[in-house]
Amino acid sequence: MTMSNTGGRRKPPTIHDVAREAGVSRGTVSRVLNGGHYVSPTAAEAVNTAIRKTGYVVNRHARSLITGRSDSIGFLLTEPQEKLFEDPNFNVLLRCCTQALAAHDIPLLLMLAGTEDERRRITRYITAGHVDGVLVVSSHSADPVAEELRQAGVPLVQCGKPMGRGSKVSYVAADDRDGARDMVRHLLSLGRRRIGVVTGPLDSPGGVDRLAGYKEVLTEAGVEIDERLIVSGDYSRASGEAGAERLLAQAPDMDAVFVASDLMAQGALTVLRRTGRRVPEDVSVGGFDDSTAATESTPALTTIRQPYDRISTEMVRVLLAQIGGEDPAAVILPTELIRREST
Amino acid sequence: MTMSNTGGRRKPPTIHDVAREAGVSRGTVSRVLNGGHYVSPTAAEAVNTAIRKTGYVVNRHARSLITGRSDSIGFLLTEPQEKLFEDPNFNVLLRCCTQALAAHDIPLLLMLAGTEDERRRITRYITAGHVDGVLVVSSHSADPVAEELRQAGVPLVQCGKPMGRGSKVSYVAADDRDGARDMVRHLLSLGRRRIGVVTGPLDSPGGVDRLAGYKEVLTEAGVEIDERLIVSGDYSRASGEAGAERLLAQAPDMDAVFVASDLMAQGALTVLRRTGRRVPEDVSVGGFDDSTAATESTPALTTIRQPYDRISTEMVRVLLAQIGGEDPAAVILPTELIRREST
DNA sequence: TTCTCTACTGTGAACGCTCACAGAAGCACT
DNA sequence: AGTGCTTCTGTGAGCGTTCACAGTAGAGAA
Repeated sequence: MTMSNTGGRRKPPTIHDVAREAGVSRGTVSRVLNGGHYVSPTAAEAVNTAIRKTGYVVNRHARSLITGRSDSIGFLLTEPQEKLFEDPNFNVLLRCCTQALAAHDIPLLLMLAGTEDERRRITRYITAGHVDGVLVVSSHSADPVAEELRQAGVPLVQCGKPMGRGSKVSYVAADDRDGARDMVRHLLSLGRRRIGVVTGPLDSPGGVDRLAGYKEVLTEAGVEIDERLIVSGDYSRASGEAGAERLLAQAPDMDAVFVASDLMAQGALTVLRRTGRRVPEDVSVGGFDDSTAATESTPALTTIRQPYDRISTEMVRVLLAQIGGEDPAAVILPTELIRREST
Repeated sequence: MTMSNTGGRRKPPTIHDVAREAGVSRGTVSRVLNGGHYVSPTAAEAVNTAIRKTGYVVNRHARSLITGRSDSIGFLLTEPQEKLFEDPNFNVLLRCCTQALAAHDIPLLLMLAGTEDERRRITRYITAGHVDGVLVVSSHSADPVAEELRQAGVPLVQCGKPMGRGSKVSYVAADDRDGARDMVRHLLSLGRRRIGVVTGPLDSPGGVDRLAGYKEVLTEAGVEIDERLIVSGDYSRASGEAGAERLLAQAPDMDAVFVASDLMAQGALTVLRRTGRRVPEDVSVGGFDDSTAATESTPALTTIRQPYDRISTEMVRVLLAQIGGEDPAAVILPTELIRREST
């Protein structure tokens, strides 16, 4: 490193400089760089030391111009912006995806499509080929942006099961139904029989599946399904409060409640405390996600862990595979019951 | 739009196609695109309709190759990853910066430099010129990565006042000292005299300034500074709990506490509740940040609002100016006292 | 008319890289 | 010695854009 830094940025070395330094041609350097075969060990050695000596880093723009790939991918959030604030899950997902991509030396472009304007601009940007693929996060899983991108042939993978029946779109999701089953079984094992549920949005497969798991286990156990014990929310804290209030009004004898997200469960806890119920003595509360909200609430939430780290790495894996020409794939990952103080 | 989408991606139109369609030359199209002068109204008109007709979007790689700019900027987080989780402020900052940049049609690359390895890779990436500038977020404000980038001549702007004395680095920060003064004045106005403080890290200007504001107002008011009422934390919830415990041990007669972050204040609230103090009757609690933590805690926190939206837009503005050749600049933004239930 | 100036337009070169192809060198087998 | 194969290397072309420069047309002044 003999670069005299005068404050301004110097012109970085090119593949030409490396070639000259190593006493080979551009072609050979390029082959070494791209892991191509047909390079003699001595040449490779010379090139590598030349790279180290010159501090060469490939100019991605020049490469992209010819390959047509951008070697970057987008992380697209199609929610209105507040989601990013409130939902701790997005953070984890974003972090894990960034890291998973970093391992492939691929930068992540953050794209927020809250307004209609932003949606248009981003769609344009993506379909122009400025990213090779897109990781899509949205809870209304019949997302119009995602659908448009898919039709334009942009490789993408969704987080969570999408709505469409047979549409060939990749996704990675936790096993919602099985997670719900585990939780309700757990509540039953504590001797609870009047088990309420605050579902997620029922226009999304996640919400539907968690409710299905709930009903399934109760039916198996011979406990009658009581519609007064079922209300639905939208995963937000506020809707958790509202849900709990409705449940208590409709079924004051409720002795447990399965809340389909930790955030909603937090809201429910607030309401239960306010109305004088002790948790877990009077009412057991089970959440879903195992987000930071679960450990921060008092009492700490028993919940179903969604493996966001694995979800992220799988999303990245599936996306890269699809960019590489493979077919769309669906991945369902197992969940885990985490016992804490609220049950 | 007469593109027949067969699922695969078609070759996008180039500037050439637009030129042909409009009956002009590449040069003219380029001039229209880049807002250059010396274009006749009729030509500009023809080019614009041709762009609309062909659905042309500029190929940023080709442009970057020749201009040397990448027209993208990095958002660099030099904290270990957990920060991203816990601190609600990062979310707001990230969101606002993304949007501020989107307004300039500049994509944001998210860069997490938690480990030494990541740090090296990212430094390499940035100094290679793959981004035009960097928005840096870190609370240990004598950041080695930022310093290295600065020396390499990479335009960057830090969030928060940096440590170094006279180093010419851009930054945008809230007026920490003034915010602290407002809060302590507020506590005094409530009749409190035994006012404790849980500071931020004292190796960062933010932490130092907030403590300075605290001392200043007390001295002005003729209240003696009692070292037993001063403990320091690191902005995390856990350190807020620890801090509150130490304060109560050292000064059981404390009747108010200024906690230098909302997250720490949340921790402090937990401890106060546990030890039987009523908030705000027995002890008034003031936070700092006005993050989501402030409204979520019970009771809701009186706090000092940091204008993160303005901080973000200013960071972007200063960075773009610097990329445009202007000198580094420092911006200090005013804070605001937000009264809630905890005082 | 001729000259100059302004307003505009077209063209070749270049940015740094990869890709396809051609060629060289070494080896084995006729 | 010739042929064919494998392994390796160098070279020209071209990706889509911008930039500098040259050139044209028209208006106004001499």
